[in-house]
Amino acid sequence: MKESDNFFERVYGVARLIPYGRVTSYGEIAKYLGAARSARMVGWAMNSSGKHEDVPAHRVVNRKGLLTGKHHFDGTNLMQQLLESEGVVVENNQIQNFEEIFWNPTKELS
DNA sequence: TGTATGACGCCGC
DNA sequence: CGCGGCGCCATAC
Repeated sequence: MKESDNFFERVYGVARLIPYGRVTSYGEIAKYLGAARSARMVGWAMNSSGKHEDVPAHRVVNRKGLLTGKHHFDGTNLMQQLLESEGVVVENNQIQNFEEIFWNPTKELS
């Protein structure tokens, strides 16, 4: 529709590259896209991920490992359910062993 | 065209 | 060490 969609699509592309049972942060994705200061835009792109079913937005959290976007999903703990379903330990909306399951696109994709 | 918002991140206190 | 406020980029109204 527009070139602007390319920005969103780019975010979806990286999000889709997130391995199973792994998570990443908006900032890392933004940084990978070259827009480290646009970490918020990454989250916004995720907001539109509703039309992109192949985008595992539930694997994307903030740099603290908190499921900040969980409130944006179905309005319930769907996001946490999906993460736990993948083997990710989540407690109190916070991912346990976050650094352990953290997936760095810039490093992994180099 | 301008203002306000936003699923974040970093600096400061 | 913990909590708060400001800043940045892009989209939507």
